[in-house]
Amino acid sequence: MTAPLAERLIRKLENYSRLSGSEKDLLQHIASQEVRSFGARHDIAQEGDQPRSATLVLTGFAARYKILEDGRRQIIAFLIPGDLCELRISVLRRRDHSIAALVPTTVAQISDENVQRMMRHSTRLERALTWNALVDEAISREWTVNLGRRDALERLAHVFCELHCRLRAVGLTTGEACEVPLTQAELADAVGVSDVHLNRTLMELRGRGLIALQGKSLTIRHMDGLRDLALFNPEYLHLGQDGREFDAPDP
Amino acid sequence: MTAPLAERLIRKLENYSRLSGSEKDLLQHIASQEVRSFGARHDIAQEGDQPRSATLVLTGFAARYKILEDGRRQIIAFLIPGDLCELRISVLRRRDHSIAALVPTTVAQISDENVQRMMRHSTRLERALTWNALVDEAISREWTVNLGRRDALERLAHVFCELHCRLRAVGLTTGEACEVPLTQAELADAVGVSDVHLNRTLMELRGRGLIALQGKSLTIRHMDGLRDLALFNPEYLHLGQDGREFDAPDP
DNA sequence: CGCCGATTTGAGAGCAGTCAAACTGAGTGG
DNA sequence: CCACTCAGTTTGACTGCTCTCAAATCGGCG
Repeated sequence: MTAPLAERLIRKLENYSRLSGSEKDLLQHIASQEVRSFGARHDIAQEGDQPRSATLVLTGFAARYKILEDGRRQIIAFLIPGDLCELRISVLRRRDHSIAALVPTTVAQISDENVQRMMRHSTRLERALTWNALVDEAISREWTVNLGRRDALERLAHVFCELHCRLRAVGLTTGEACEVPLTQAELADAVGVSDVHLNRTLMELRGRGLIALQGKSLTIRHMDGLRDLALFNPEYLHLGQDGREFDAPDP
Repeated sequence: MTAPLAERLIRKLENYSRLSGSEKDLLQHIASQEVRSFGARHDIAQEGDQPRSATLVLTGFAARYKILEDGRRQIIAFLIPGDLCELRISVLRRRDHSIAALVPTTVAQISDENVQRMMRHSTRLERALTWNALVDEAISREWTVNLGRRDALERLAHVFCELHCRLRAVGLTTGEACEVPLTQAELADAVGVSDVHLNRTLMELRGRGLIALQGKSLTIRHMDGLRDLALFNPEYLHLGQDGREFDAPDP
């Protein structure tokens, strides 16, 4: 029996529609084919590389990022367990951005053939995987809004709201708490501010009693307040069972 | 004979690989099925709507945007003729953002069945359409970087570099000049600054002799200087014939 | 000519950046 | 067991980019 490597992915997809046993089995099987591990701060994929395959994050925490010529870095997305991305990237000749493991991270690399197998296994699975890709795009758009139209305090609050929602969707929260193994410098690169200012902003969120962040453990102390501050509207995460009409029948 | 409505799309896709006659015919046919016109400042699609179909911009200029509860607006992407987006959006129940025509704009709405027909017509066309979607995602990522890690002057320079490249890829430039029918307020919402500051930033670009923007006509006076200032690297647009090995044979 | 949206300019306030230094805590070696 | 190191966090002081509020100017159009 293979370990439940695809557990997080399955939990995530079931936020769209319930899957059948054979669909879950296929995901488990494919997730166990090519598993690779990366140490903290090591690149999982680099800008300029020839793209190979899709990537499924199994454990850990990673970030998509770009670096400007003069060294400024922007984190474009956080990748958490259950995130399955770049299903069709092999159409491109060169990657235009990098992915780094922020803590020790394991990923499953999925070949084009296995991507095809997933997409063709059933209409429901194809729809669920398409939903997954559309949500990633929606998250990217929301980050654009975040950086363009929110100030530092709102931006940081928004990132915490989003991470908590996404981690909950894959079963990685405990009530209002979750593990967010990011340094302040990494958060700063995600939120588009300097590390010094990020620290001050974090202190302000703490001072207002909205969050607690001790070590790597984030606790949201006052969810409504944090959401109001962030102008957070979770609709863009599409976690409302959009595909419920395609739910697999009870076994 | 149908009008060459899909001309811009075809030119764009041929930046990936040359298409065959039957592929172009199919695109022309599908682009002529459901053509709709929208006046300046009218929404083509609204947040909250149930998504219907894919959208191909035929003429005009549009923008994807989101508005925060308190009215702040962020433009997430510009849509220009030849842009084909949201191929699979009908998987979602509700739109998470809006699209507005910025000037009088015509679009072709493409049903799910016709999307399927395009994707199944040939491997080459499927790959070209996939490339098109991947480039849109890359643009979205670059905007995230733009807003997060460039200052106002660099951001505006970057937007102009990108627009010129994209317009050139669909045959809508004349040397270093192109039509950019945007108000300063719209540019401000794209670049994430206030309209007053956008004006000052624009004056600075003019003062440095990098661009001329009179009425709606943008001329890049000093491309190298503008690119250096913007830290613009066009790799993310993937205009380098990534799919040349799949080129259709000469007729 | 007068209107109105769009652009431009001015002035002052405030948010965020930079440079620097102090502090903390975990891990290392003497 | 303690000194030491090093990455990460915190704080201070000052600078500067960008915002807001306001008013003036421009340009197309009825």
